Amino acid sequence: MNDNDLKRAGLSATQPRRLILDLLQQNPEAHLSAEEVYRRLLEQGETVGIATVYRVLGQFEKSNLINRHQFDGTTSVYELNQGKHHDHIICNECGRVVEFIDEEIEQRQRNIAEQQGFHIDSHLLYIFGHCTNPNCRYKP
Amino acid sequence: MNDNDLKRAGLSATQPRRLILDLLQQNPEAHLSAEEVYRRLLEQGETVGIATVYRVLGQFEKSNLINRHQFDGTTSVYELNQGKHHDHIICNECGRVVEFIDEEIEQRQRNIAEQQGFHIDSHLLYIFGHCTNPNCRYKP
DNA sequence: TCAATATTGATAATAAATCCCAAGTATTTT
DNA sequence: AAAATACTTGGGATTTATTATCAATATTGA
Repeated sequence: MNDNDLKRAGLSATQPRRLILDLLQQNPEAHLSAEEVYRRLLEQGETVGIATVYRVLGQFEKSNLINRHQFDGTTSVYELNQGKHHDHIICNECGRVVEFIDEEIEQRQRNIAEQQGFHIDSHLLYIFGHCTNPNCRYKP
Repeated sequence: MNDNDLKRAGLSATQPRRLILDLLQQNPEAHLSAEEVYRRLLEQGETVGIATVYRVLGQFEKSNLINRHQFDGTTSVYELNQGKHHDHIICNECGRVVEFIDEEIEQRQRNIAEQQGFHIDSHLLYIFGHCTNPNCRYKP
């Protein structure tokens, strides 16, 4: 049960919050939009208002239970925060998302920011391309 | 006159396109939203419909005359494409944007993509932080 | 358990961007 | 250069993702 995760985040354990966190914990690799979360709950026979889905995802993001990304310019997707920061490679054709982290890139960023007189709050690195996955719709 | 730039991009030389390209060429360092472009043209006494501004910016982006960015998740901004790729550091407080490029980071990205079986189309790196600019609203 | 407080969910509102289409402008043809 | 054709514009309606409102409901601490 994930009530403890909610408590730790300073959130009371309500049904919608339980369901949404559960769904994300069950799919730790997934990057789901609010609509997708809504639909999946419906499929499970659980009804949570779409407004609540947005609200709860926002709360989870604020308490660092999950991370928000915007791979395309229009829709936010959310994934479970598993502690380890990482960046993303996204296939423009099949949508596959691969996570990676590169300490050298992280270090260079810190250097650059310092050089420019900035203190880093966060960063965001997406690499877009075509993957060679056999399931990929893209045929080279 | 920038009619030639338009021709080269395969776009006929209409008044709105001239005005918008002019504005961006006059401010090569600026990152303007569609609304801002619209407002600045109004200030110049030129009226271009907002729908046209969006349309033309889209066309310019497609023909690589300009680049589109989304520093916050909600609004796109555009800047003149001056050929040289670069990344951005954005101050969360005062909105200042500094451009940089780091060959080491570029190289690491290529390595990582190859390792993961991707062919890179593009990438996007934003560093968000606080700047130490005296004009910055952020007081450390 | 019960009252105080927080949360939910249906719906309305918002904001950015796109679509539609009649009227206007640019380009090509003659 | 005028006529014919093709493309572009602009105003408003529309879409899409998300947020705000608020009465009804659920949660929690005493």
